[in-house]
Amino acid sequence: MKMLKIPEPTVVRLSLYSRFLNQASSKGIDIISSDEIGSAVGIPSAQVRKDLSYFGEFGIRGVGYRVRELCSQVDKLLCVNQVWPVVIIGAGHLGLAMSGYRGLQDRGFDVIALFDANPAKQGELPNGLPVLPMEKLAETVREKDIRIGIITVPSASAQPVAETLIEAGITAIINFAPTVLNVPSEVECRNIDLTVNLEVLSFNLGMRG
Amino acid sequence: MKMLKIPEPTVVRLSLYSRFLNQASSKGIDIISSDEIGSAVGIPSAQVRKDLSYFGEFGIRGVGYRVRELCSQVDKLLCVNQVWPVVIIGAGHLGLAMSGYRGLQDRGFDVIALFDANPAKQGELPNGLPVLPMEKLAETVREKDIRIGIITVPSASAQPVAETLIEAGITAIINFAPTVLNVPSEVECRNIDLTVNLEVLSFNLGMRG
DNA sequence: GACTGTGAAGCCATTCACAGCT
DNA sequence: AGCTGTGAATGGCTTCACAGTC
Repeated sequence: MKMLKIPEPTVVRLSLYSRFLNQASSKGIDIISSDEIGSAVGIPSAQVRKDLSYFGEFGIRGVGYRVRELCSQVDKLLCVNQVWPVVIIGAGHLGLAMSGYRGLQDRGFDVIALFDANPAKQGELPNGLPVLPMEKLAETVREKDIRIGIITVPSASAQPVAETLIEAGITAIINFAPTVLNVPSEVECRNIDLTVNLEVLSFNLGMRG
Repeated sequence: MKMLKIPEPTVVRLSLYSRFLNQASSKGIDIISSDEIGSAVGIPSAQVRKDLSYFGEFGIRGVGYRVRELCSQVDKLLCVNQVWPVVIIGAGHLGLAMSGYRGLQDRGFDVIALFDANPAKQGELPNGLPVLPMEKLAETVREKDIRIGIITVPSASAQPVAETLIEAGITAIINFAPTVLNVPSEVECRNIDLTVNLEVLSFNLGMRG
């Protein structure tokens, strides 16, 4: 085991393993093999073992992995054994959808508040979450020590919003706007771009016939 | 130029180039260099040229690329110079957000209808789109020759919904549910998984301090 | 016999660097 | 001089295959 410089694809798969292991764990499964994990998430078993081997030896040769143990180890690696407060910028359809998404809470991401520049959107949501004006952002981020921001504003406002977030102290961004954001290298930004995904499908459909 | 077997990362970037080129084109820019394209989408210029070179020679040595021409070439490669009808399964927050998303229409993806198993959700949306019962799916897909489906149902229903879609004739799926879908190899499925993305951020935040 | 952990090999994408045009 | 197109070099992820352990 060598540690340091983990391939990003490995981290992505770790998240898939974690989800599956949590399910298996709550089903009461005790022992599981790399082969079972792999086929559950659609990945070869050698890859599963290699991924885990970056971080240590979690299994028992000839036997497999103890589910509860592996599960908590992987969760610790991903830092999802803690609560991460997040803010959502943009209280449109998408922002509201995200704020009501149970999967976030379940995985330890806690939406503290939404923010929207439009006063008409501000107030309190049915689920109790506040929608605040952008002016309150820096204060909230500081007080709750928030690192993660989710951008769901229209494309044209995404870059200025990102800058406001970074100014406020955010260092990790999920961007749903169909734009490549320009951020300093110490800020990590991941784009979730529906259009790009559709166009990859479109390309591949075109390749066939 | 060798054609055949295009790396997927290349296709993803093609979509970014296309978006940028369309913007540049409507700004009236005539000529652009691989360097300008690259810095706009955050990619080295050599990569831009290599990506394009898989498909032909679109530029003029010593000069650059003619924007309008390159734009239409790239759009043709991505097959976004045509209209793709799509269906959305799940009329929850996320499905509604998608159905109202202007970016789809702009890029030639035409939402024909939403589908939802819950009769209370069925009817007509404010924007005029119908929300139909699942039973109407196969008929709609056949009549409108639809290839692409977007799944926005909860995780537990995603697999059966995917099967229904495939049964109905869909061959390309965008899946927003946090599950790995089991689909035959001739069906292409792309997952858009917020949780995974957040957990990659969480992992990287943990690596720092 | 079954399954993990891991060097080594293989494969694929990115980057380099330069010849070829304008 | 400036910029594209591309073979060659590099780097990195995945797959293989087998020694090690239970």
